[in-house]
Amino acid sequence: MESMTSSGSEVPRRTLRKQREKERRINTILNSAEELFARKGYQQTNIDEIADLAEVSTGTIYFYFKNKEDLLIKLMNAIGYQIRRILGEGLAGSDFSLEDFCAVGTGFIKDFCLSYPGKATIMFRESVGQGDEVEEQRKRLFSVLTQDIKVGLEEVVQRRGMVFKSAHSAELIAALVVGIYNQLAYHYLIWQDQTDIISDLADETISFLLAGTSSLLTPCGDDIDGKDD
Amino acid sequence: MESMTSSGSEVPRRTLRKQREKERRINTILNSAEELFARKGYQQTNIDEIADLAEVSTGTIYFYFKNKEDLLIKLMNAIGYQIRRILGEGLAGSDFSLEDFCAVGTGFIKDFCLSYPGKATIMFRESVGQGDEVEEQRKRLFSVLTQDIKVGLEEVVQRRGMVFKSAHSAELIAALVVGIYNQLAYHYLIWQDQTDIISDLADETISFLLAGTSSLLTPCGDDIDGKDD
Amino acid sequence: MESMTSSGSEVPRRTLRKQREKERRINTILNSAEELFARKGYQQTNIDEIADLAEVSTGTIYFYFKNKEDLLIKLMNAIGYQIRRILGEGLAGSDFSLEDFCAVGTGFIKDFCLSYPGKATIMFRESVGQGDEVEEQRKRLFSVLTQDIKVGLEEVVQRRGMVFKSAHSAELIAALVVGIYNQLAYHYLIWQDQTDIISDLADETISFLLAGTSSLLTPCGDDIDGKDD
Amino acid sequence: MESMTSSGSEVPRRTLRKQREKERRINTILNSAEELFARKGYQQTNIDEIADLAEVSTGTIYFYFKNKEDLLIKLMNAIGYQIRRILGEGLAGSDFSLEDFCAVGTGFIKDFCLSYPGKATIMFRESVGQGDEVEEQRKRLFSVLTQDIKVGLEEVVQRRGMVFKSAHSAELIAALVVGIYNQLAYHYLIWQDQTDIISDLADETISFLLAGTSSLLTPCGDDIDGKDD
DNA sequence: GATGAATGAGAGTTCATTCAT
DNA sequence: GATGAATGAACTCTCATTCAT
Repeated sequence: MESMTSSGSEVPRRTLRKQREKERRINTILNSAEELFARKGYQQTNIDEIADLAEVSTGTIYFYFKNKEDLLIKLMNAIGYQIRRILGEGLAGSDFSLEDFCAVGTGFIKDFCLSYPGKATIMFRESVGQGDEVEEQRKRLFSVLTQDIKVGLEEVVQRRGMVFKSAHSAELIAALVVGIYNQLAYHYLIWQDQTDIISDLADETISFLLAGTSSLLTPCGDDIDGKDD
Repeated sequence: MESMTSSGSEVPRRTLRKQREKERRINTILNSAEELFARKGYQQTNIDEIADLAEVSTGTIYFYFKNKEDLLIKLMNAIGYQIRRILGEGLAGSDFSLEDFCAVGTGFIKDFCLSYPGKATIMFRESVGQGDEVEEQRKRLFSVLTQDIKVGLEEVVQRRGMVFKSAHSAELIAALVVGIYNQLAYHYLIWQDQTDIISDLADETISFLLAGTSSLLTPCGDDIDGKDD
Repeated sequence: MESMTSSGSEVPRRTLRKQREKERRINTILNSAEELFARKGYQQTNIDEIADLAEVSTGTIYFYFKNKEDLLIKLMNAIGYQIRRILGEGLAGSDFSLEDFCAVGTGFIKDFCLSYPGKATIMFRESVGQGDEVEEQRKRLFSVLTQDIKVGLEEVVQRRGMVFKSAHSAELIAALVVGIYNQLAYHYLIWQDQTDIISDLADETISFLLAGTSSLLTPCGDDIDGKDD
Repeated sequence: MESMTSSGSEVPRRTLRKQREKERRINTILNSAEELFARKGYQQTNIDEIADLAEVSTGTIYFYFKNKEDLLIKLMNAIGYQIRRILGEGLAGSDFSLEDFCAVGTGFIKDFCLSYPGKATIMFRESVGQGDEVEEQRKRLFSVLTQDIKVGLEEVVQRRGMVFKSAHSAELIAALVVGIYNQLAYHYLIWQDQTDIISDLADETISFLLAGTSSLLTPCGDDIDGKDD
């Protein structure tokens, strides 16, 4: 029933195919960079190696990316976006309980760290200590993640008729959550390759998180009429 | 008969002075490196700049240190040692309660992060992503810290007649503690310069930690009279 | 029988239009190159920029021009031709007096340098020091100009019944004239933008030239039986 | 009788020798650059070639010179200085007559162009069209030369009790003189290798110059006894 | 022990040119 | 004819490291 074949359409099929080819190429390059950055480190990887692996010339890389740093930043952005999506999906089916909220971390471990260890390595190791612009972007991405968590947490807390211990608590918890999962990935995946026990650890981590978070909440401020939810 | 001999002592005064001079020089170099690594980043700092700041020649740096990486590693070692000392001192006056144990983190924030922000920057940012040997050393240092915490925690838990939820719990908690303080330093000191609210955050963090840790403990299986706490 | 044939004429209208289109395109490209070469310098201008300004693709440039150097050379040729034309026109109304001959320089200043400062910049600055082929062409163009002047001068001298001091005088004067106007353009237009006083300078320059040239002439060749030399 | 051997002198002999070695090395590099720039052109010469010819490493060149441009600029400065010195010496023995003044150009031809054709090539060809900073320096050097000539000319004119036709005349003449000798070098040495006839040409050029300059002077208003010339 | 000039391999980046579409 | 993505050789410059003095 769709009449979107071609006749009169502004974008002819050929242009579309070119567009797709272009994106495929960009992805090939990004994938090659990702693999090498994760395996050898950002500094130790040079442009020629990326080009070789992607089976393009160095010039082509510079046609699509401003410079080596840009390659890392684009990679970080894509990874940051992916993490947010995973967290969002995890939160989608939640019932806004604190338990469900904390359980979202499992998705991060399973659907991100274990599924894409290279991306985790880039996000948590290779993008650290690489100069101002990269650090700036890292800060931005982590701020967004922290903010996401903070906002989600605030919604849960509000719905459940609870209140934070102090004005900073929500952000602090969000930051700590980020730190906890960062460390989990770094310690158990990047440093030690203990993928087997990660699932158990994830469960205990959730328990830890839940209790820790609860300790910074009080049942309610003026809770008598706070019977919302 | 020589006037300048040092009366039978094995180490003559002259040698001692030389020894002191040597250490002073090494420290000057390390301090210069620390300042520049923290301010400009490890990669962005070159040996000549360190030599200039330390008022020595490049050759002198290579007389005392194997290479640039060695400079960073020595710095990391000193910092790691200092952190361990601070934690040890914090634990020294403790009564082996979980509260006191968790409270040790305050010392880390006040006596380390706030007192030596440059060292914190090197430990938590500049030593990340700098190649295999540095990473290896970083892993070793963090493992030691994690182990310290784990051992301390196990002692507290045992003394208090409690038991961990699983075989991995102690290490997991230790790792999370490291992640939590790492993040606290990174988020609130390196990224944002919120030194003013850090103390409040430290208190809430302890509360978070305490609750989180407790959640992975059970009062003990056979310990009937372990009714403390 | 074909409807679109063009009544016996060898060149059909369609071909003519195509021809015109082609020339228009070539001119657009040359104009863009001229502007950028004059503004940013030959080396600092790259093909993509020229293509952008001309609103064509890089490929199109290479369809019409052999390479970047060819672009500069074609530009130089056009400019050289234009200068010759201006000088020729200036000489056309002359009465073959030395005064009139020297006055031709005014046209060069007004109708060339002031009217097309970009072209002057390319001829006197951007085409210098750009490699063998360009230099070769520059030499050829300047030789032609010098020759033009020499020939013109010889005609004037002969008609007026004078004779040059030496066999090299004519060429020397021609070369100096070229150098003088080159410098006038460089000093007063390219380096300093003193377009306002140029006209006064042009007059004085003519006076200078006239006297200088005269000093290398003797009143007559065959007069006393030519015992000069 | 000089007691400047060493005792107590702040600069020991060793430092002095090092200083000399350093300057020798700088000169070796500059000479190599000069030769290659003149022979192959500035753009066509790469740093490695200069290093090879100077028998040093590329790094050494960058130890003494900021970059390739700096090499050219330092060369231009040295050449500019040399030209000024030659002109100054030529003027030293002059009796402030216009004839003597114009005759100074002979020194430029013989003691500079013919003695150092490579330097002439750099000054008059290779330093043209090489980007903003080089052009800026070129302008500065030529301005100084022009100014020198202008000042000298003004002194001669004043002493001889003459006056310029207009306010711009002195500068104009100076500029034209520069243009004339520039062209002489370019036309007869760089383009054609007519070193044999240069001397004759130099004489005629002086005659040309003298007449041209005189044409822009008037015997002076109030100068009644200024009956010279 | 200290110096700092010299090294040179190596890296990122540019850009004129080509050619399949 | 026109396009513009792809090429890859070539270049400048950096900087950790060495070593003769």
